[in-house]
Amino acid sequence: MPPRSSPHQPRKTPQQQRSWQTRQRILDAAARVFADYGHAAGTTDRIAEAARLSVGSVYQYFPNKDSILLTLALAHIDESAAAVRAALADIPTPATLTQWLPATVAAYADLHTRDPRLHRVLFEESPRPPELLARFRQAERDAADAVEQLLRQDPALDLAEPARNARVVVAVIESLVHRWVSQQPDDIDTLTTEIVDLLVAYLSAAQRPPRR
Amino acid sequence: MPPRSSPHQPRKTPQQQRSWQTRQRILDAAARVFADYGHAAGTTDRIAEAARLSVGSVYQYFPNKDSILLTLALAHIDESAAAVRAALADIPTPATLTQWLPATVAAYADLHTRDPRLHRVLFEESPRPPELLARFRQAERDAADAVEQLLRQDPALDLAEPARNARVVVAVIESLVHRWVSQQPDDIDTLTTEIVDLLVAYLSAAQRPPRR
DNA sequence: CTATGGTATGAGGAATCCCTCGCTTTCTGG
DNA sequence: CCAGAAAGCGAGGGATTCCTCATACCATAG
Repeated sequence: MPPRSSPHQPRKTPQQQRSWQTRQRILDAAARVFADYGHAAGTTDRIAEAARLSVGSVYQYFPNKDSILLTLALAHIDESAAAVRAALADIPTPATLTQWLPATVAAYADLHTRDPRLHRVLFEESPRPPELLARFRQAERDAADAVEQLLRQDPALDLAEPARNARVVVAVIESLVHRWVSQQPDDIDTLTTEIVDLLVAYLSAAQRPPRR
Repeated sequence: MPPRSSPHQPRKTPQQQRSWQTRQRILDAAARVFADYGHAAGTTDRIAEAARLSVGSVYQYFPNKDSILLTLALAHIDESAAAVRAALADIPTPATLTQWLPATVAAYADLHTRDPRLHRVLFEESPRPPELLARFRQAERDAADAVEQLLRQDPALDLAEPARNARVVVAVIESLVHRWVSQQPDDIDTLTTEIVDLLVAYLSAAQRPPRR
């Protein structure tokens, strides 16, 4: 397994629309193959076969194997952000903790439940190029900013350091959902409840000293 | 990379004590190599070279590459448990939350700070055989049991479901430390403080309704 | 219909990798 | 010092993998 050519850049820019479909076929096939075989055994040959194409065709759309992984991973990050945004869109503003927190956690958890094996391959087993890590952190910063806004909007909350608290909230949701994905002990509702309880307690305790 | 012989069982039982040292040399070398090159590029040839041995010798002590990984991973789990036990040993019983919680978190986090790259290779990048997962869960159950005892001992706490709370505590420590290991944003003290704050708030809120 | 260029093919080159096995060196007990 | 056993050696077999490239198909514009 020698050459490993230039980084992420489609080898061919689509001209006919057949091309766009083919690209999608490859990505869908790759997702299935990686989920089933893992990073190492997720061969480009196998991907081509699953997409009913020849290897050569695959390499007309992606410069190398890693770029397929990267594309898949970036797409997942975007989907996550979109899913959470969609969940929040259904909630009236200003929202209270008990409104938006369960909805957000549930949406995020649900998204990660779909294909845990693929998720593990994309974000744990495979090498994570700087570009992916950067996008990941950016997504987290965005999430933290959004959470901070929600925290500030809540009239029942009076936090001394909403920015820091928001980062903790995001970190907790993120890492507990991931942990749950890689080893499902309980059902998803239990998980959601536990995360919500944890964060509600945390945020309540983090308030400015009230009266007294 | 074809054959992948039988599972984890030393090919040769040590007779001379030179042998014991060699085995250690291999494990030490493997740890360095895996940390530096990752799972895929962490070649058995490279491990042999780092241990100043020939591949043949390596295969006299381990039946295959994966068994080296497994040995390293199991050792790490044992070390973790031992480190936490050691940290708790320094604390008088019965201990209050603010005594044992920071010490435990700090000990656990410290252990994982040593070699984050190796840790990632062992527990994320590499395939995790059922045996490893089983031991991992067992270690977590043990930890949860220990935490439950501590929670029950604390005179200031009166929890309705100490067992469940203990599992949450372990899960939070576990996953937040791991998250931190794979992307160090802040320093370790900040992390420890935040986890402790989080859990203290959680446990306070989880108490039986006190007086009123 | 034909020319142009986008799209698809798949055998095979080059690079590794895991592990074996016949052999040598080193140790130990008598 | 010697014989047998333990420990160590390392070239190479067999298996895979990633990716290229010369070739062929096919869609559309003119």
